[in-house]
Amino acid sequence: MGSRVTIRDVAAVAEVSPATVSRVLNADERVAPELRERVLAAVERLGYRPNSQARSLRTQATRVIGLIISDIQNPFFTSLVRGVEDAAQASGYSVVLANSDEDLGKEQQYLRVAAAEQMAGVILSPASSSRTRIGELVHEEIPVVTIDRRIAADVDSVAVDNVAGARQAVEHLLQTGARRVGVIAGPEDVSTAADRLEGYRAALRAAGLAVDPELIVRGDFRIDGGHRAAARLLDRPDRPDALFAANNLMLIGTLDAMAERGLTAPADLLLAGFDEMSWAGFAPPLTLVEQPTYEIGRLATQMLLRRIAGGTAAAEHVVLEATLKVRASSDLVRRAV
Amino acid sequence: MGSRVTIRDVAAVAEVSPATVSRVLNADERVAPELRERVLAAVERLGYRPNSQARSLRTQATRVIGLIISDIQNPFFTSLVRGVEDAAQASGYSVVLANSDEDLGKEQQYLRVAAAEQMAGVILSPASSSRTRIGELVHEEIPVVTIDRRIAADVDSVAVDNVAGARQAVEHLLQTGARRVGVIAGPEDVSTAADRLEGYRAALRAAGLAVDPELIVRGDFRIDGGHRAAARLLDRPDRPDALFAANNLMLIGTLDAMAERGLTAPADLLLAGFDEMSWAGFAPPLTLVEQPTYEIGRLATQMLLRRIAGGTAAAEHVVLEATLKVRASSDLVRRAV
DNA sequence: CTGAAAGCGCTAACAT
DNA sequence: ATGTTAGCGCTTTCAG
Repeated sequence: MGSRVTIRDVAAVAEVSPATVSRVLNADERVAPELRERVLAAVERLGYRPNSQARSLRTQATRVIGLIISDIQNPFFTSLVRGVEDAAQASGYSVVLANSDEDLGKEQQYLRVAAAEQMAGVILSPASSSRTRIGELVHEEIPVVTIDRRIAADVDSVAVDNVAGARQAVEHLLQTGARRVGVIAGPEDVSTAADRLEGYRAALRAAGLAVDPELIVRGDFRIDGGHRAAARLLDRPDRPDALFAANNLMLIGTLDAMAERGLTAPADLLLAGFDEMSWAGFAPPLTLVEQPTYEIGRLATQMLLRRIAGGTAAAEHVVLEATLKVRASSDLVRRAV
Repeated sequence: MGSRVTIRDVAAVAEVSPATVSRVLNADERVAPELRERVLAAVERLGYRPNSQARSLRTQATRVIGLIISDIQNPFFTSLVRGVEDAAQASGYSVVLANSDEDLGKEQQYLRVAAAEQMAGVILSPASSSRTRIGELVHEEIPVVTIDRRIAADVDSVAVDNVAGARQAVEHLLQTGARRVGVIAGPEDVSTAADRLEGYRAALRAAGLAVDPELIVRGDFRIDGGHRAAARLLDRPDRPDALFAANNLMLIGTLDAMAERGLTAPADLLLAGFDEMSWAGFAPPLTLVEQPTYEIGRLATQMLLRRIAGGTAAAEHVVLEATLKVRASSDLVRRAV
């Protein structure tokens, strides 16, 4: 098993030394055009493919970056993946993907794999802001960039302004007439969840409204959790007149819970969510805080590549803008038309 | 950058030879308990981690399997991933995931990466049954198992009986009273698409009905394509009284197109699809042909591991059962309740 | 500009 | 049972 034809075989056929073959393959300028020709021809003829293990062993550097995302089932992340892949590929890196499934144990295991495989760098959407451990990578001096979420450690990050995004959404609900806005918040130890909840609170405060803890219910950023959380809010005697779901999957769960109860937006209550959801096109047009997912992936990759290249500046935190897109689910006027 | 502490360092601290350290690490029995202790202690103390590149280079074998799926955005595949990961992990292999996005070029590139990285094996959901090329892997003697779809080449595969599944669904629609069943079929060069279309035809024939080519429209297994295809069928003067969507995402597109036209199932037409869709819970309960996705992944991995271990029997084709789950979208009786 | 030689970290013959 | 040695395939000094 394995790459039977080696650099020596190529060298033999081209009648040069292995060193020369290596130089040609690595775009080393100082090699006579004629030899280069011969080498290239031999490579072609033999179907030679460099053995990346050997190369990595020798150069002490792989050209693989690990991308560990917290929920592969969430389209938000899958869109991000493309940004990462494109940017990585443009620089000759390949990407390996892993799914931690919001599970700290799995996450730990993949981080260990990344360390063992000596990956060039890791882009991570951490399962927990306080309990994710990147010690193994730090130990191996493998740079890390977190995306979407931040962690306590001192590493680069790329994310949107979740506080502002959520605040915009809730302010919009209030302006449209809502008085009692319920929020389906995310897990306590995920930074985006905390930030979006903070934005919710800020909007209420700015409007001079009290924050009613009864209207804050936590989900798990998944459909089921969103469903349960929404159900609790919807079954209250004093039902909220608007709901803000802190991510896309929980918004699905919310729609689900509403459907069960024969409720629709905006007729029965106003509805807003976070993250793009074009894949649920058959749902009512939804008011959403949208993120530049592709861009997040692209930027994170560029930052990572800079670190890999040796950048040693202090940790950088890129914050992009999230934009509110008002649609029918929260728009009484548009609905009236 | 890199694992600074090597097997030599451990050997030095434990006062043994590198070979002994290697033996301990590889669970070689014949090493004195006392030395084993010393080695383990040294490993612990130094925080030693084996360099997998060096090991692979030496043993000419990696413990990584590549999983190339054709659409990471499709939950059908993401569920499969777990089956693969669990089975692989149980045997000490790690999985790297890649998304070909139904794009032959990307697929080719990932197959090349798998070959270059000397992966132990590859599980592939091919983008095309006729144009996917696994030559590079064959050349490196890297075993391949296809999942969900088959290819022309002589390789192991795991899939469900798509013909029977589709046939069941369409027969059910006919039994429920449909006379004109439209089908949103998949891409021409994907085996599942061909099989499901074949099942559709078989059901019509069995019922003594003619196959009307006007009622067969091809999509691309994606939401948009399903939407367009469904729109064409729905806008016909003689609108079908039932629709069968050949996969989950196209069923979403179909629901979307129906919603635009104010149509609902089963009131305006009967509806059935393929693949699980619990993530779209807020949609009407959908009649679906469901697949044992986790099991597909698990079995494919076991077959692959057997090949990796040196199995050289003829290509094996495992066919699992797909089961029809009748729900409200096609059930006039249940709806009447 | 090219080649010879050393060595990345590990394991597997081969010796002892 | 343990150590010595060679070498996986590649790149990179160092000579020439």
